[in-house]
Amino acid sequence: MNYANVIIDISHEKVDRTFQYIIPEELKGSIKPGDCVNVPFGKGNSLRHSYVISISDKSEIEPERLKYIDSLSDSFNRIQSDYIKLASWMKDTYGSTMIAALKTVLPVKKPVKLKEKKKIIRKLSSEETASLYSEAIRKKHPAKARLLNELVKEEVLPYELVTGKLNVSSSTINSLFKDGVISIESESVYRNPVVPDTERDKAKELSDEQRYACDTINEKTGKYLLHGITGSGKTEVYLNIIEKTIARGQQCIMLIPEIALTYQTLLRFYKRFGDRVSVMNSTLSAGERYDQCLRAEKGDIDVIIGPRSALFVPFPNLGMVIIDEEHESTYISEQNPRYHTKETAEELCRIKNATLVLGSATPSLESYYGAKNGEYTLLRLTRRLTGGTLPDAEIVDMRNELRNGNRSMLSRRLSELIKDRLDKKEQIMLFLNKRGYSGFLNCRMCGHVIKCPHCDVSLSRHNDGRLKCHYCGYETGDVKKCPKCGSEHIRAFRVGTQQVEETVKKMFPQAYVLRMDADTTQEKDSYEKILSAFADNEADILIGTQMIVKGHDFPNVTLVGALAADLSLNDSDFRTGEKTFQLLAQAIGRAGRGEKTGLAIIQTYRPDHYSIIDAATQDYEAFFEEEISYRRLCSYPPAGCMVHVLVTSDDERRALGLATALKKRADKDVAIIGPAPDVISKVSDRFRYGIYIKGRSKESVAATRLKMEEFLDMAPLINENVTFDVL
DNA sequence: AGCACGCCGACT
DNA sequence: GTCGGCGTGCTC
Repeated sequence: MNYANVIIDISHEKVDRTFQYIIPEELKGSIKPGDCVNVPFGKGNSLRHSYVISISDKSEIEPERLKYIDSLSDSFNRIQSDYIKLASWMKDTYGSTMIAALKTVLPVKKPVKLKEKKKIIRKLSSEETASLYSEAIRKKHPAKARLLNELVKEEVLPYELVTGKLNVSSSTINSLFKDGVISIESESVYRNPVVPDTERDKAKELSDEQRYACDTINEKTGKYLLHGITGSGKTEVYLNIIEKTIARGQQCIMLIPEIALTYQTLLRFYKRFGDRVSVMNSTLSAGERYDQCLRAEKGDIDVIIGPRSALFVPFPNLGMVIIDEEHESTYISEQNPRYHTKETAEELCRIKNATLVLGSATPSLESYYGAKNGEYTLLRLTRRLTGGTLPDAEIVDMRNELRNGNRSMLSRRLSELIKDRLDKKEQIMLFLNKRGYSGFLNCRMCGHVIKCPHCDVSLSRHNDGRLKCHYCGYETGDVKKCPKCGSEHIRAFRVGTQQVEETVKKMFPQAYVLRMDADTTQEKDSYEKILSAFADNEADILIGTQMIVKGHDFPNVTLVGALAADLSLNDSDFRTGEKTFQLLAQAIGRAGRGEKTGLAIIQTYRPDHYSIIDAATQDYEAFFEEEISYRRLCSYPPAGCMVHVLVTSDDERRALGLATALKKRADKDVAIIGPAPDVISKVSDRFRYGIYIKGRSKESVAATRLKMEEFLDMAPLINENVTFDVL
């Protein structure tokens, strides 16, 4: 361990890579990733701040060219240093490269230009500049001329425009500066995000349960799981504990799934904290995100609300991270490194000695398991604030419907209730437990399904009549004839929200129906528009997929129907029971949020499955016990640890071959499942084979993964690609 | 970013 | 020829 890889002062794209330095004898052993060191850099060997990214014992270039680290610098930007430590942890945990980890953790270093927005200001009159311009032309000084020409027209030019678009180098600018033609000024300008001008809310009176939860969390830093049923007032608890954290002079990160990041939610925070709170969301431009980070770093804000990436907003004195709806799968990153927000937040809180609060009505098995093991302090909110009880839920066995000759998607019981609610002018939500992709094309004669020629997925027909592949973007015109048997009986197979909509409209022509799915929410804001239209009683029935059961409150909804409740049970992964339970519990929770009691109807072909029964009775505890014993039996997480290894290649034999070779690298204390073709066996002409590493402990699985990675470093790969996914 | 190197037109 | 601006490329 003689060498340190460092990044010179996080700023410029051209030096945005690691440089290697020799660790001097007296610093050996005391230098770790995340440390700040001073190093001699460039021709002049001027000392520069830099961050240690990693330590290694072999030099990457000729050792003669290496310089020595000058010294440790302890006072330098500790904020970023903490995030480099976090990146280093992510690299080890999720097996990404350090650079990829750094990029996620220091999300916006690109528009550094905005930091100190430098401007070039003309000191002379327009006429004088014009004459200097002609002189520059005469002297054949094109760079100077380009700049002067612009300066004749504009008195002030942004620095990056000059160095970028006009391609004028700093030496040219400097000489003009020395001649007194221009001055260079930098001002820090950043836009404030939209903070609505609303009255401030005062803290609400807390219920006993809320009071207890707040007091416990406020008492000492730690890890908490807030298990609160829908409508039990988790947000009020968040507001309270954030307030207390701010009062201690610390800042908070509030994570919310992107889909729940609605104006309605934000308003509650604005009303409480005014302009001390800010939002991060995906619609912000890179510059705006950067501004948010800068404001956080400078101490201009105390709370940031946003999706998972908001976890990396660099606060000077972070006191608390809250993860709302912690069970949501969107908290797992889809890009490399595929980090789990919860685990990463845990590590960040450990580094920063901050409190972590997870909140959910249906906690993930992992978190609840952690709470049972004493890793988390469990806090419960068991009562609805409106006083109303949880809605009743009835399970309808759809097999009976079929036996009784009802082939419709709606059971007789549900139809009756819909009619009743329509008469009472109450609202209804119909939830279809299935992604709403408009149908794939299917031949009625031979059963052939039209698939993407490059991927192992069916093409779906869009409203414009074109067939598209959701994986690679392949597009083709409509197919009229079956390519296999030539039959013209080819139809779009629709088991989606559209079909439900048609059925409902036919049965209840008097009802006003809204549909929300991937098709109807294509344009921006349509999502909010549909929901607020429904909230304003502009429709009687809202039909949709998962998206309708998250977040929004509809006080006038007294009936929720869950159609095809068990569809998600058929997925081929070990979390389907958990997903189904969570979705149903959420859907049921949508009913009766106002004064009127709600009722939920669960239609299913598997009325005896515990996920469905326990969701109907809203019995989380019972569900947890059943599910955890199943996970224990099979050593699935959280009872065991599992990593999915995906091998892709454009040559199927090589993909399988590499997967098999990887399997042989496994330690004895882990089990390997596979290799087998992935659920989607081909995407963009690349074949996909997967294996699972399953073990009792994280360490044993990580050890095997490391062996596989070492093997891959050595293996002569052609264009095979391997990704590791911690499940 | 900053610095050196090498190119090319301008001028003694 | 030489002087000096200007683009280019490199920095462990």
